[in-house]
Amino acid sequence: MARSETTKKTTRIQRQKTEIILEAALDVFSDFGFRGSTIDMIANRANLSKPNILYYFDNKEAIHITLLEKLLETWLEPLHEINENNPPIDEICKYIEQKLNMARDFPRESKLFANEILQGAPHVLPELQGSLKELVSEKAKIIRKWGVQGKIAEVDPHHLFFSIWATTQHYADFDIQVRSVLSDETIDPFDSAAPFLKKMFRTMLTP
Amino acid sequence: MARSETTKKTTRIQRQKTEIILEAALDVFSDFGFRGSTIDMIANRANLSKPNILYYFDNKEAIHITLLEKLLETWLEPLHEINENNPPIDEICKYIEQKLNMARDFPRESKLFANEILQGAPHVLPELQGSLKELVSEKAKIIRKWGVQGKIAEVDPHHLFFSIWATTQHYADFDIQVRSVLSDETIDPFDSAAPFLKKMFRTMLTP
DNA sequence: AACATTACTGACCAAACGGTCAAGTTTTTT
DNA sequence: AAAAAACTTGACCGTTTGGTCAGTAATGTT
Repeated sequence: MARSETTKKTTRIQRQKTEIILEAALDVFSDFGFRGSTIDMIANRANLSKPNILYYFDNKEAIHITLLEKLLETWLEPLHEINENNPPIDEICKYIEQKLNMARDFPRESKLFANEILQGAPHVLPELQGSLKELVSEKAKIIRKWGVQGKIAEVDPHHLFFSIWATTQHYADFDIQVRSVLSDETIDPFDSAAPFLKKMFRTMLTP
Repeated sequence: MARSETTKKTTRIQRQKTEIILEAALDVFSDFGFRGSTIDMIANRANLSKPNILYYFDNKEAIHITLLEKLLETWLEPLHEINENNPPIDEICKYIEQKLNMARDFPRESKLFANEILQGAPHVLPELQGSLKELVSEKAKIIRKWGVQGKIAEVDPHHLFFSIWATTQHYADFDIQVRSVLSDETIDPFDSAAPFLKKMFRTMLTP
């Protein structure tokens, strides 16, 4: 067990160093994936020695899991906010905007997640089948109800979410491809992506 | 240099074995990523010894690059087929259907590609900036012209392609997440994805 | 059948990697 | 100021991994 977990109270240094380690690990993991990253790489990034890293975390996997758990919370936050009582299309567009902003502001988190899912979600499969599925199912009901009430066009709620996730995260995960294809044309892909996506989904959802 | 590359004529055995190796490597690479895969894993899958693998390929990277190059050709094929003279919306819907079918029938290839791009395209960056960019730019002109002529709604062609790629490949790359969220609801996600996506893009593109 | 070429493998090597530990340093507590 | 607790690290270990090589087996050629 990591030494820092044996004690009851977390010290100032513990909080600081774990934060530094997680920050460095996010850099490394998001760039090279779990297997492509080494504890030495994380140690170098964090300006700490390898044994020092392992003083705060049991092993490499523990760092990865800690990152994923923190990520999942913030990742699902915007979905929680969808409110049945607000104007439906505005509500969905707000969600799209939030997801796109997250892709822009937290690309490392997006890539970390994409890497994990691509490998078959070895560390977060239970969460996918549990809390994620439940939350999506709950929000799907709202979408379906809006459709029946004629407030939005009737669409399959699950595939609506999939397409929102796919299109927004694409700009973070496939960043290198997006920029290669656009290159000189645009300064920031996100600037032109926002109006495009909002228009696309608004058109589809308008009854 | 790999022994098989030194000779002028490729023998029957060379063709057979390289095919077996590439098939096994696709299995392994798409499941574990480049760094997560070992030559031994490929060898086991292929029922060959490790040195035998290295008799046909210089090293691990060479196998990976060979796979990516073969992949890129077939991956871009459907985009080539977009024809200015056919009915615009049908033409784009056909492209969407082809991409979705590829995600269903060749999920390993899709994952291999996703993995490569996520890591910053270390092996195919030149192709992205070269042939891909050029092809997309060419087809973007057609989309733009269709828009000006009023045959389809005016949309940013690049972001249209991005959203088509993102939504279709999502079902292969994020397969585990899609199935976790749907689970009991549907038998095959692809069956319900096809009409959803076609409707979404058709709605957006109808003038 | 003799020869040449191609195909294959067990044994091995060096480097990389995850992780440990005893011994030291720093910080906190009393 | 001294004792206790927390923190840090150089050196080290066992395993994994990419890759080599000398020698052997199989295949093709004459």
